[in-house]
Amino acid sequence: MSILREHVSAIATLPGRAPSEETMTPRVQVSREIPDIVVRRLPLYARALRDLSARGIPSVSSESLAEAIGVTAAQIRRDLSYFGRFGKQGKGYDTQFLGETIAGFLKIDRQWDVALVGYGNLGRAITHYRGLIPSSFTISAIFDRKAAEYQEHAPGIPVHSDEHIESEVARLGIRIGIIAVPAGAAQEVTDKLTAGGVLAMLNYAPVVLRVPGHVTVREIDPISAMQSMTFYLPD
Amino acid sequence: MSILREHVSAIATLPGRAPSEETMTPRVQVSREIPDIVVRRLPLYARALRDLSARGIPSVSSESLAEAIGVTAAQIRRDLSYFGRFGKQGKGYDTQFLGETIAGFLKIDRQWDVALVGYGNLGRAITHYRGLIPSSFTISAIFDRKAAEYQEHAPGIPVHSDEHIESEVARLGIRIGIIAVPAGAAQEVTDKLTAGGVLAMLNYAPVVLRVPGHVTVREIDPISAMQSMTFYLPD
DNA sequence: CCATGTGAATGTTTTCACAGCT
DNA sequence: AGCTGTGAAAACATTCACATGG
Repeated sequence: MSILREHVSAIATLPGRAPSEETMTPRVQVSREIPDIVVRRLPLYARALRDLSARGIPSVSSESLAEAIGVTAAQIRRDLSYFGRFGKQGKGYDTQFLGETIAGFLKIDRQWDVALVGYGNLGRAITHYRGLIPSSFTISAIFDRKAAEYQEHAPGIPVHSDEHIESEVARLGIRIGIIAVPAGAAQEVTDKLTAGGVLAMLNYAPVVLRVPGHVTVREIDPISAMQSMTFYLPD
Repeated sequence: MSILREHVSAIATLPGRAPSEETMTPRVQVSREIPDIVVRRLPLYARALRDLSARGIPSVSSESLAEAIGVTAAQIRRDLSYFGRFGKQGKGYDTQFLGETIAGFLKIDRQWDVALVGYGNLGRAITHYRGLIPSSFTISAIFDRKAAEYQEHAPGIPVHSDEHIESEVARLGIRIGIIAVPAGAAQEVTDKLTAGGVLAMLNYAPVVLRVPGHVTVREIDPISAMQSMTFYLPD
């Protein structure tokens, strides 16, 4: 039950960084160390299992779950084995139970407040994306250099200017930030979020963010993704 | 080293698929032997080198390039070694030359037409994102189930209905698609793009797309990214 | 039987460390 | 003296294959 989060090293470039060991408190450690790459697959499992469960399918084998997700069955079994034993031999996994269990590990069985910084085109698209809420996240504060200008547009969410990032984030106890500002402003904004106590950041800006070791960063970089695909295109 | 955590881990099955070997044309290309994970880092190198070059810095060591990007120097040297020998011992790399060379490998030294499918909030944000063009991509055709409704909004780019995806994409010779439709429509749209000759797709829908082996897919999945970060948060 | 969970094997990616060139 | 490029080693990740249990 008590899967204590354990942190692995991390990624430098591509897909984000998990919190690094050095700054972690070496607390009572119940579980084996879970590779970040496994942690990054858990949301896919959770999603597939929720879907199956919603479709009234009570159990599923690693084989057919793998088929649905596009990974191998062995990988699913191995990944799950980091957390415990959830299957029944000859039967498979209980979709609802496993789905909820994984959601618990991910801590997405609750709602998280999120601070969004940058209310331009991208920030607005994120705000209006209704898929956020069912996935456990609520944008509770928006920040923009030109707060006054955008105030009216935000749907019931207060828009503050950048100077209030630290104080507001701290006041609300927000742990998650989304960075949707231009590259040049990203590091500054990151520092303010960190100062306010944010521990996880989704970064849309095409820059490498410098963060303390206990902060997790994941990069969303569609441009890099596209540029790496053209490599495979014929001339 | 700084607070920036350096260590790298791989991302195997998570964030997209390179074209599979079986269906690749075994041409003269270097590409077959180059790990996809290396290819996915090249855009970061290209970006950093372009910036350095623009700032008038004529040469750079793997050490300081690494520091700027947030990877290790050894990794940069190893990655580059897949393509050739570009450095001068005792000196480093010529920023402009190496930047242009990598851009050449990635084929981002030219402009690519892109088909965008889905013109909702997300699609519009993508369309208005001006960072696309300098990065080599031009949205040349937009498709939406409700084409007529949105026609007026698109800035000089024709908006077609979904039935015309195959024919238009084929007519314009478009090789790259962006999928910005709801999950339920993603596979259908993908099939139409594939039928029209698209070979690379950026997928924003939270679904596993089934594509022929010669098609590259990269997933953009901010929700999964956020959900994998909450794992590391304290309760 | 069927399908899990896991040691062992294999494959991949990163890092070390240094010979060799400028 | 400084820094690349690369064999060799280490670390990491995936897959195989099967003993085990419902």
